[in-house]
Amino acid sequence: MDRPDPTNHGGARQAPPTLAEIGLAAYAPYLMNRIMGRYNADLREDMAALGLTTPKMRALAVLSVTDGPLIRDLAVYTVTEQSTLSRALDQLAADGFVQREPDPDDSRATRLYLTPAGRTAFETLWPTMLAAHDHMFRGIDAGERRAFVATLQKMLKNVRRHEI
Amino acid sequence: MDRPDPTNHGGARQAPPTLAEIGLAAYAPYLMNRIMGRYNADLREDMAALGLTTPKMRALAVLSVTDGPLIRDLAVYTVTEQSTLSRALDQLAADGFVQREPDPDDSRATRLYLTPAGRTAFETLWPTMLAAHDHMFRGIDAGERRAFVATLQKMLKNVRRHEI
DNA sequence: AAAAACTATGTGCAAATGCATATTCTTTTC
DNA sequence: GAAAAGAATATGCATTTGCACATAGTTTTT
Repeated sequence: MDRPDPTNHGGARQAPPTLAEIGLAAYAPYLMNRIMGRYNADLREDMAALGLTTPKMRALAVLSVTDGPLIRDLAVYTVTEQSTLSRALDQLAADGFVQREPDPDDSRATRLYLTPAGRTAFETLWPTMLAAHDHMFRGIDAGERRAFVATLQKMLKNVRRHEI
Repeated sequence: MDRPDPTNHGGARQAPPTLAEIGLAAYAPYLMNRIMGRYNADLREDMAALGLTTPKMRALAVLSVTDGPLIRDLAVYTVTEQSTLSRALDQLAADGFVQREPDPDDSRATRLYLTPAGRTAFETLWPTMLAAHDHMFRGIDAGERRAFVATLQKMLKNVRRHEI
């Protein structure tokens, strides 16, 4: 049947919908915030045990799969203010989890590397991250998961300003 | 063909996957963080113009569609620490955007109501929120949007601890 | 090749945040 | 029905955050 699609606001409809018309429970940003809130809460205790904040944890995660990024790029990947990341990196370096290396071609720039201790810290946390991930996808079959991730990838392409 | 599904970790596979095996760009929490980071950045300027922080904006949004919730429930909806929300509400009340009313049946509890000024503030912000929403879904057709939101709803049901 | 514009990172400072706990009330237990 | 346990909200305090700007270096312009 032709039920109105609450996520399509670009059609022939005249007035834009209100949040009440869409409904909080059908508004994707609301749902994504709620879900990510739980994901973060699931990690909190283990992060605290390692002395990690969210930006520090994200930096370790990205560095575990990306070698030697610039701080600016790491800020994009981790969705962290550059100034906040700068201080998070101070702490991670003090903890011996990361190492800052001056970029050989641009003396303003700094590249970042995980130390073995940093990799160990991330590997300590990873099972918890994976468990939180699996928890959110419980009961959702492989096809639906794949479609969901594919949509997320399109969405990131839509919104990102950087080519990374 | 039978390509391994990087989002399914519950099958016959022995070792749990690493983040490198899944790939950052296929790890849903990473994608969701990146996308929500842009959504929030899109709202930032308009929020600042109204003197709103993220918790204050979320409180207005939820109150615009939910009448008289308890503070504790509003904290769940807005994914905000109760203490943070308490102070956000102080500010919203000082701005004349919300009103705290003692619950008639439980004198510990407080119910919250949007004032007309608060509704106006939210309605000022809403077009920006809707534009950011539409931006992330650009080029994604109605069916895919519906499927995506349906998956999000299942995920929220999976992770939420409260019946709201 | 000097000036201007831009880029990468760090820092001062006020504000926001989160944890632990206080306070006040309600519900359960014995 | 008194005591204990639990719940709703607020607050003290240390930490984190974000904005604005400083600093140092690079690229573009003329």
